[in-house]
Amino acid sequence: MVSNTRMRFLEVATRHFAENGFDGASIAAIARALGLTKQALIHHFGSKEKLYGEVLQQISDRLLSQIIQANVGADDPATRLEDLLLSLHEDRDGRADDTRLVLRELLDNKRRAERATNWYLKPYLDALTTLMRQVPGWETARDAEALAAVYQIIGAIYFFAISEPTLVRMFGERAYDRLETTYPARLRALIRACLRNPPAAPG
Amino acid sequence: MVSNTRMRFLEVATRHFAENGFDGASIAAIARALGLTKQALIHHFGSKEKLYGEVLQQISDRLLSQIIQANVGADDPATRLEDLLLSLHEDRDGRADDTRLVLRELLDNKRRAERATNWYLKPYLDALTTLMRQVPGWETARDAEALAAVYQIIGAIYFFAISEPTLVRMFGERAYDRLETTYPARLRALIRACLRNPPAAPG
DNA sequence: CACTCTACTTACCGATCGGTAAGTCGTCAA
DNA sequence: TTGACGACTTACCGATCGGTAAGTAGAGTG
Repeated sequence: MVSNTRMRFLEVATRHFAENGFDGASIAAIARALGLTKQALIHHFGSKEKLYGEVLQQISDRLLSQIIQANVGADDPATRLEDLLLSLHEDRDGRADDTRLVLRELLDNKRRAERATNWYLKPYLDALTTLMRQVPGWETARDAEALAAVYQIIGAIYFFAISEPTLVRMFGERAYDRLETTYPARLRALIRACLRNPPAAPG
Repeated sequence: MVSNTRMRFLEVATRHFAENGFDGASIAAIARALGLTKQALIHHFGSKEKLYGEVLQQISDRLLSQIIQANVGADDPATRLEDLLLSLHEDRDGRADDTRLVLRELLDNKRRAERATNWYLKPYLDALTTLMRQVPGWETARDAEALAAVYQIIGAIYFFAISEPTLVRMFGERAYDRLETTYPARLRALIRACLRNPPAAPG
């Protein structure tokens, strides 16, 4: 059985890393949020770096399982992918910390790349491009074409997702609500336009 | 005359903040990169926070001036905006640090929001939505509609821009080159699809 | 009862953080 | 010649960082 304390550590750590980044988060503060000392954290995870790795792994697992779930859904591949991408946008409140942390990891990667050994996002991107290639017209698309298309859409989704606090402050709560209301429709149009526009067949 | 040392400090600080974030960057390291001590930095800027503020202000100015330059270009509003957005993508190597720092600022904003007084990105976003509303069909679009459209596109651009190191590591240099080659064409298609699809006239 | 294991604790370490205080040194003006 | 000023320096501060060492308390096992 997996320790309950461990799980609670991972939960709190995800939030702290997401909000403050790897450097900004302190293991003492994470432990304090659970009423424990940082040495309890060290006892369970060995080091801050290893804790961070487990947090990323958990996020990676969540992302992938979301795709697998969506893949079971019936319908044709195009609407299936469209629904998945839109649910990525709609679920952003529940996954806010995950999204922030993924973005932070992309930003920190330049510095961390030397030490990094595991590419937590690769299975996720691979799964998305696989789904993309099931859409009519995209079957023969090169890797680069499918990845580019996927990347633009999740870029639009992720960028919006992390901007909420800033947009609310900039334009006010009501303006943000209106923006939030119009966004899904525009996003759907964007996805459809993208799917309807496959690359020319190679060769 | 503005001190040369000051400018060099701002340059180096931009790079350090972009790569390591506010917490990850240290004023001692920034000063050391110039062969000076951190007290020299404090002498010029007063505090780390103020240095960071000036770095953001400089980026904000650069972003805005890029729009102003593009706005002078002739042509019709649609291609003018299209060219501007594409140049945003094409120039990403030269502005890599700026982009990374803007993303970091969005991520940190939740924590910094209490203290923050200046919304560095607002003039930039306002300028972009203004350009958007000069495009035929968009003249009467609500703020939220124009902002949503702009946001999706710069989301796709920014997300890709910060991903280079990760993508290269994940898929290899050659695969990234192919991705980089196909991206602008897909981006152009995305922008056109977006501009050609204005919201229904309000009221 | 003795032993071990897990889950923590207190006490401490050296390093580094941002920032202050008090100079030093060269330039330029009166 | 003096005095002020800008551009730095060395020396230092308390706080906090991640991590180590050496325990302690409680449960389970023989």
